[in-house]
Amino acid sequence: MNDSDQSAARTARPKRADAQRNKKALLDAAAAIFVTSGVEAPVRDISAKAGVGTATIYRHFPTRADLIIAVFRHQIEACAEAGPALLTTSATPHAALAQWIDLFVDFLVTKHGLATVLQSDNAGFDALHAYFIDRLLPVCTQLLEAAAAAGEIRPDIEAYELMRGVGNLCIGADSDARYDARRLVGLLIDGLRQPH
Amino acid sequence: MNDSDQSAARTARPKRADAQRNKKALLDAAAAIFVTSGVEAPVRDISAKAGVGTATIYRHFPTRADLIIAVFRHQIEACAEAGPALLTTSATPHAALAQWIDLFVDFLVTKHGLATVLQSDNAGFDALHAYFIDRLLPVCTQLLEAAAAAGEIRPDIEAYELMRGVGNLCIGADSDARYDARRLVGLLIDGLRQPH
DNA sequence: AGCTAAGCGGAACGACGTCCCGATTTCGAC
DNA sequence: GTCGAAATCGGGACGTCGTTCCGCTTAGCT
Repeated sequence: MNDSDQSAARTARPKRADAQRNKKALLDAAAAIFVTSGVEAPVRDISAKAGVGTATIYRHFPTRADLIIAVFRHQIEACAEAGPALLTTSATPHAALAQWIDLFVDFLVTKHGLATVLQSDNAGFDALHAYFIDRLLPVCTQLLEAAAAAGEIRPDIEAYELMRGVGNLCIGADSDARYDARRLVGLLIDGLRQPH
Repeated sequence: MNDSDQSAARTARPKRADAQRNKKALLDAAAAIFVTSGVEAPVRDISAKAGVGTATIYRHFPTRADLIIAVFRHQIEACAEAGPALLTTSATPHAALAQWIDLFVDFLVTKHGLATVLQSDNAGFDALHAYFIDRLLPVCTQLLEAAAAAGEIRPDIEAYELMRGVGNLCIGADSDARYDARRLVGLLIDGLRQPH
């Protein structure tokens, strides 16, 4: 409902009303199903809940990644925007980094199965991977560089590697009471500190 | 070839010769396929390579976990036995822990897809999870307790959580040149150090 | 050699992702 | 209002995979 329906309308004919309705129904259905059954729920479940045929889901969201991105876009954007903000409000860059990573972890662990799918080398999820990288990697890089410039952390760690590691640590964090991803991520961020 | 064929022979009739042959063929085929296609390779690929029917694989290995365990049992045992040994040969318990974790990581990252499947909450892999816990958790606990007793690390970390975290960090470590699981695991072990 | 049951192979089934195609609906033009 | 082209739809069809079933084969004992 943001770019494709408005900016595209200037160059091409707008989508038909029923198509827009179906797209929204699919987004709502997917959001609901994702909460109960995780992001890997069968396509048929989602299309059934939305009251449309299975092909309709592919028409609006060619890959499952597109659907997942559409459902979570707002939250990912919020996370991206929180990065620079934290840098100005926190006592030190390392504190800002830690808080931002916390936000990221919170997002991942509350979305059933999202962390799993994010690391999957399944080709169908390439777009999801790419979107996260596009949107969050620059933010993480900025925080990391600020902390490195302040001499708080060792400078030899790449943002990509850190984010991937954090994402990995979040896998299965729901569904296992004995495993607290937040604590391990905290350890990892601690380990980042410059030994001085 | 270890217990089920000998100790079981005392109480029950030994397996037929062709059954033993097929079991070995399946193990060899699985080992080969796991290297090329990962541990999640289709059942049919494995049975085809072994020259047997698909049902035969289920007869010998009721779940995929059983097959994976059988293929890697020797290496897992070796890893388990290395723990106490490292404790006596290393300078400090923390060094022993770090070296042992290194062995564990090496094992995981060189077995295509094993780390992924190890964390999967898929019911079919319960036995694999259980086997790792059974065999390696006590070893890790011993190392962790020795390091904690020496005051080298914070005492509030569970072996289960650590192993799970390390396993998670190893996911997808092959197939991504920009991601070095070893380095992140090293960071995590560093973060474990007691702040003194 | 003959018997018996352990063991076998591959067809069959269900779940799933994906694609195709005839039917339906929308909406601008008149 | 109504009409027709184009957009869109629905659900059935197909391929893949895990798993199970069942009639046949064969090892191993007598």
